[in-house]
Amino acid sequence: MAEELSKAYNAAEVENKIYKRWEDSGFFNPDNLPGERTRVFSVALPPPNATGTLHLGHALEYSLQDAVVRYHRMKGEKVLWVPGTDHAAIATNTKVEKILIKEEGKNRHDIGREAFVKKVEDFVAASRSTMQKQIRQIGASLDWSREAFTFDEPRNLGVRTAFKRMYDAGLIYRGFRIINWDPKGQTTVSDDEVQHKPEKGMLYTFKYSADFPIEIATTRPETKVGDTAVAVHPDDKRYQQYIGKDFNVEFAGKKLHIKIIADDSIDSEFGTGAVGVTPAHSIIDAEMAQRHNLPMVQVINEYARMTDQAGPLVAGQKVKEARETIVKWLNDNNLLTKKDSIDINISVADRSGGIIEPLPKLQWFVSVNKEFSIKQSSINGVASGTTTTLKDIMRKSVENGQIKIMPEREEKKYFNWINNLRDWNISRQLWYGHRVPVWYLITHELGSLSAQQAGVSEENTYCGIEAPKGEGWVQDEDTLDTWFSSALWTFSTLGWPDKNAPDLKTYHPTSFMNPGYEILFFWVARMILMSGFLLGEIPFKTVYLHGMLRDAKGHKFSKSLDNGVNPLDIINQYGADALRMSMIVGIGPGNDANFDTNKVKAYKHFGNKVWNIARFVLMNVPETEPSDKAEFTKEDSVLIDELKKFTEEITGDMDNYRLYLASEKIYHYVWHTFADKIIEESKPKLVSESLAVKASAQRMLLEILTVSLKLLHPFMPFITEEIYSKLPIPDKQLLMVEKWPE
RNA sequence: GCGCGGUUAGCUCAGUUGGUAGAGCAUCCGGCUUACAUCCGGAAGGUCGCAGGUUCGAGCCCUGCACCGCGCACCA
Repeated sequence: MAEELSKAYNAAEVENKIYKRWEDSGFFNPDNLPGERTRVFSVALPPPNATGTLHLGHALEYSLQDAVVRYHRMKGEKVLWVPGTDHAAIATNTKVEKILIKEEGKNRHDIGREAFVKKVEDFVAASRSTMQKQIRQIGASLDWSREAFTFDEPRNLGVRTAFKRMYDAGLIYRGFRIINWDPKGQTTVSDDEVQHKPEKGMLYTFKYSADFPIEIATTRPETKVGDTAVAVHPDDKRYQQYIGKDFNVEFAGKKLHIKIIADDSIDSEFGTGAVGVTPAHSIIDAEMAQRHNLPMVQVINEYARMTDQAGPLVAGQKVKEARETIVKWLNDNNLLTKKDSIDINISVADRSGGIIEPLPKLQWFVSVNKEFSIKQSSINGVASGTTTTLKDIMRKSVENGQIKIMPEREEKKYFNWINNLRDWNISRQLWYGHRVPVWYLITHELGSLSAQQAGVSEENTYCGIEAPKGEGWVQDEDTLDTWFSSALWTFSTLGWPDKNAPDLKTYHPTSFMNPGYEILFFWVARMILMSGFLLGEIPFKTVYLHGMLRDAKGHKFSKSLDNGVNPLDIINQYGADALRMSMIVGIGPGNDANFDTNKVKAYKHFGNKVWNIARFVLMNVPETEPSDKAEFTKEDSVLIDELKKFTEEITGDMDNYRLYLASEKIYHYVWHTFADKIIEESKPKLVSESLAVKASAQRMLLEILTVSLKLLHPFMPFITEEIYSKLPIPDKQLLMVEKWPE
């Protein structure tokens, strides 16, 4: 009889020991993998934000990726899975500032840039080490020797290099534009970081003054002190006579010069069919202003207060107060004709929750429509040496099937996003993040102005990987959108910008990418953009988008509901294998799922079942003399044939990333075929008088157990590795590098 | 407004190319049977949202509708 196993499986005892054995083996690093490995399989871990600890959503993501990675490693491929952490500029900046305000009653401006950044760095260091531990406990077979951080030196060099190349190609430019300003976070945010919240609003219909001929309607009367035109539809009969005319009016104590313009974008049906155009505080109006050459008057500042330009009645007031003031003024002057309750969406910054104010500002942008010549490209449909755009690269990479997005429905969202995409605002007024690698030569007194505000000329602007030589250069104050550095992740982790880096040559494009669908635009699209521009290739071949995890009742996990679950508590109670299975079985690609500990419990029981199957087999096979030479009886060889067929089916599922099906099938086979039928029916054989029957059964059981462990290993790596180590098989290696059965 | 997803057993969800409905949990009955009571044997439970259509045959394909959820756009 073989080595005796304890009666019940104890995950806690086994898991740490096994992970250490894996890590000590060096096999997480593809350079150390045994055998000849020609096919490459590489994956970049979506780096978790350095904002704290991991939650169950991460467990889901890592369970899935580890299963994929382990499968390919067992298939004999050269497998690299790169770990890392995201500095998550805006999220971390916001989080640490919140803590600062709570604990010390100060914001980042109170303690200054240097002190604040130091605080963030300390916070990040602590988060990172916590998360590394957590990831190990899930069993993720990551190559820790290649661990990266989106804000370490090599990645910073990558960011500077990328910026410089895009700047030189004219794809990054500085422009005075209407941007999304977050008064709470005191920074701009990109269009994708703005969320729309439905709210009840008021639509006010009024005239600027008694002598103005047209009534307009607005939900934001306070912005109307910044109007420079009234727009109507060119075909609107009511207003034909006014088109092209100018009017001087006095509105709420502010003198306005209003031009009547005709623009196709106006809906004659809405309100009065006439729109007051506020170029400084609406992106749409700004576009109209550009078409009609209208001046721009900024009446709201960065603190969401009215500027001096807003006129004496409201100057200095908060936006909300100003609205009341203006409405009262309209009432007092008999100019308000209608008040209608209406549904509106207010724009909110997704990190801080601040109400977005569109403001004109000098910011850095990535131009998505500008043509450039691509020197070298392996993207189908974008030939080397031709002219293309970033939008075109993003579109073609997916359109031609080089990148496959799963589930397929997400492709539609992707294309829709590209079609509506505007230039990407990449500069932030945050302090934690990659600094914009641009310097300005200041030749005059700055006074209270920053170099950026001073609006230095182009000749006095330098963009470079390193700071320029000489006196008087001041670096741009802004930091970059966190997604700018994340967008480089698949190759910045492989040695780029050194284009001869061995890892880059071997492992890029990567094979598989597994983020949540909520970052399709933020991240997936931007990676395709950057990889396309900087390397002329796709960043990954398959994107498998997973869904969100909610609590058992279907609610989002959130601080306010206090329904968070620490994955480590679950692991301590049920084991990592059980948690992993519960995260994979039955959750189709891109589908949200509810987390229920009952499901985890069920797979803990399954683990115990597997354990006892092994116990039974080991009790019944000879310890030293493996029966691998025994002839199978007819009956047993049928079972082996069925196993082979089953294996092929599983392999097919694995190759097509149907892990949610594969795992369930294996579960079913192991429990309800192997244990319930095969083992039960083997019992008489094992006590058979016929030595041939007995030997066949022994060999058959060992064979099925071995194959089952292999099939199950990607999903439940710990218990399978532990059992495998006890099997009486010659020339064993670690199960993680054993050959996938055929 | 445009688009997407969901609606299957009491609950949470699977169902890969159309072929007599599956899992876990919960329920009921009976069992310590050469591993496992974290278990075994058995049972009950479904007009697969509604209405049409295609087909020899539809949970799966087509049309329409309803409800729930999501993305994007508009929001003067």
